Amino acid sequence: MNKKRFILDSAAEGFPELEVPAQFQKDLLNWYHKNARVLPWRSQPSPYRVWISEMMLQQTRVDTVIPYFQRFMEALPDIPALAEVTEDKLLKLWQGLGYYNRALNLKKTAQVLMSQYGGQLPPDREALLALPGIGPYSAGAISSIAFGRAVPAVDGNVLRIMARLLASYEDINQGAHKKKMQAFMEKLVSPEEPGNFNQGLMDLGAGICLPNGQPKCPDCPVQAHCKAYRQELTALIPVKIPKKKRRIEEKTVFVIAWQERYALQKRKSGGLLPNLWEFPNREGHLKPEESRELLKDMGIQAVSITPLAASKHIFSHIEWHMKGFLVTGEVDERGASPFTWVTKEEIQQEYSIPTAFQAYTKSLEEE
DNA sequence: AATTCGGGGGG
DNA sequence: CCCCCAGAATT
Repeated sequence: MNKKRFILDSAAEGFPELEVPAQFQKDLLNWYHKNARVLPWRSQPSPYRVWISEMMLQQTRVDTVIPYFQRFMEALPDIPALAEVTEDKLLKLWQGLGYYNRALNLKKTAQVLMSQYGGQLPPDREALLALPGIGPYSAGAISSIAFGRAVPAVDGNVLRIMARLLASYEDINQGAHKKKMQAFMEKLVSPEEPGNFNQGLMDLGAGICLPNGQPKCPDCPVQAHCKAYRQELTALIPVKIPKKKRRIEEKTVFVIAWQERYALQKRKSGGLLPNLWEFPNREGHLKPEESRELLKDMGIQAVSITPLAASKHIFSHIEWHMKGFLVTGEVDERGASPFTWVTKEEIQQEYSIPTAFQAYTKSLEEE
């Protein structure tokens, strides 16, 4: 738990200073006041809404988040509702958004808030930092946006923007660099409008100071402060180390139909896609004969085993190369199989199945 | 410090 | 194909 505290250490060395930080703040804020994106969580920035939005926005684009945020707020409008929601309903609301531990951590935190904080989010960054799913960025974002505290929120946008402003060649993904930038931003954040300052940097990163050497410098409100622009280095900065390649996993997926119902199983709580539902599957590409034997061991007497289309799903670090079979059959006795038997409608409305299985959930619609 | 966590949008 | 995205937790 103490690891998270690094953001409070102050060690801003190794960067040149911005020449006129007060003017930088003013230029950024003036631009933000005129050009801020209109977003659902900005219209009514209660701590709860800010918190949920920040959790959804971790490594996730604004346009992706918006419909999820709207649905989430209708279903779970406040902290007490979130603290009591069933896990399956919560995961259904999160279905397709990815990084599912974010959702599980939301409920954990809501329960902590109910039992220890009177059902409210704490305004202090340190207290926020101790809550599940809230790290250095999110703690700063919530504390500044929802509570007006003068703390920075260092995300990927800030790292990119500041690397260019300072013409820094450091690898912005290194932990040591993030720590230095955090300390640097502690001093640069606007004491008067910290929330607008932090959100201004995000909007600047999203619309102007774009990655991949494609910044729109002519439109930039802080161009006068940017060393990379003056030195024509915006195509070279920021510097990032290349990421390692994905590993490939082969899988065989079984869509098993019996009495208008389909077999699902629940994934384990740790690791990939925790607690979500999936079609029964095995590692490797099995042949129909091997599949028949396997199914028999699970209490399924297969009547027919017909191939479904192969499909590929790409995670950040894994590729699933899947082949599927549609299985019709007889179950030895009710409850003998290890599966949960559900209707199409239940799958659609209640069970959270990861996008990776989309090709096979779709195959149901054609039955 | 490196790896593990999803999924989609755009070059 | 590749990149990146309002990162956090774990090892």
